[in-house]
Amino acid sequence: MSRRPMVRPGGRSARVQEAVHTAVRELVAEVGRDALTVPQVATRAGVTPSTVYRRWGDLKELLSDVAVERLRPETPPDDLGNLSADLTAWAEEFLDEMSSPPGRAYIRDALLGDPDGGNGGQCSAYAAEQIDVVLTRAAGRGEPAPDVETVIDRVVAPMMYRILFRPDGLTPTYAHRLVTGLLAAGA
Amino acid sequence: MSRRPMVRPGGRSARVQEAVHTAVRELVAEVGRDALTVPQVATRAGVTPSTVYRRWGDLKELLSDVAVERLRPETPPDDLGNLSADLTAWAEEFLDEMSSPPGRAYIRDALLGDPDGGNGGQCSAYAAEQIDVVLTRAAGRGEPAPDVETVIDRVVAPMMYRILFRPDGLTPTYAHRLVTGLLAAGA
DNA sequence: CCGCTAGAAGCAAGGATTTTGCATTAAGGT
DNA sequence: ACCTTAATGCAAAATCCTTGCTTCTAGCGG
Repeated sequence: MSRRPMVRPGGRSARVQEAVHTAVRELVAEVGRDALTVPQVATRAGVTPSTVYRRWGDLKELLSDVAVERLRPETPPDDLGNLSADLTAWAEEFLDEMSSPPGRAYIRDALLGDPDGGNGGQCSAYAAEQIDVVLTRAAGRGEPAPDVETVIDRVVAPMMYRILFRPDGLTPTYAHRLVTGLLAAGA
Repeated sequence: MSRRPMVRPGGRSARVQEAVHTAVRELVAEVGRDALTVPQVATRAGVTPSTVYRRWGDLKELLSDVAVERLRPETPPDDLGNLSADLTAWAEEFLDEMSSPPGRAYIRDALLGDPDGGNGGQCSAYAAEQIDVVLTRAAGRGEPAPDVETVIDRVVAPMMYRILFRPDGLTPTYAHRLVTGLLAAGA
């Protein structure tokens, strides 16, 4: 009954993963995602193409990996003193980042190369985590607050739906209106 | 000063498009989407691969085309006598179809091979059209009814978000709850 | 500290896919 | 009926993907 050396996150494998991810980001910026190929990435990363194919299986799975990493929030949401302001600010920033051309590209990539649905779930978990911070903070202040699932249904889902299906005409006002509509309903 | 014969929707082109679409549907059913290749489709359709590459550019764009066609509603929503019943029935059927494995595959295909966002917009337009029928009918009965955009935000978007990002645990009850929550808010 | 084991990467050949230039066909307009 | 031109067929060339085998190295036990 051995430990479980099934994976080797440290050492050479880690260096290769890092090099490949960096190569993807650089090349996407240089030649654009449509012109991106696996051999190109491999060469830039100083690796053979077969290594990339064996570890990621596919260009779209590799892009999905990179996309999920870039969609991870860097900082916790700002504390502006009350729930309405916190949620509005978070929603506006979320919409701004996600509706931009690179943001939409990352979302699509994350969904695209996603055999088991794990990457899409990860993106949703990131948003849920940020929202949970905001709501927990509000509860600590004694403010009435909806639960995370409700915020996802009422704020995140509408924004994401429009980003994916109707990318035109998205403004910060829309995010603000969603939050207002939710909180006005008597949380 | 010629008209503008920039496109030729009739005649041979139409036959080729039909043959290729049919070939895609048949082969997806036979060998599965992951094993699908452009040369395979071309052979089945009685066409050369270069024709497919020139017209669609890519396997995922072709799949996107086919997916949008299959996502078009076949019949108008049922008339059950009142808005709540109509909307609930429509939402439950929508969720059932879209959250099934083939439904999810079509949605993903439609979104992912979509350079200009036209196909995603088409899917959204289909849903909006169906909802409009339901709401117009309700207005004809004198019932108070929300507008289409509100139904999309409150019912369609949450379902679609969960289908794409969290495919587990979707039940007809969820669709029903969304509709109830919307109509209870005083339309 | 030293060897052992197995997962991960390199290499290269083979096969499949994608691209591209040129010839041919057939819509659609005059 | 003819002309123009988009669309297709054909085939060669380039590129990409797969795969069997070898080599390297991280992690582990002695």
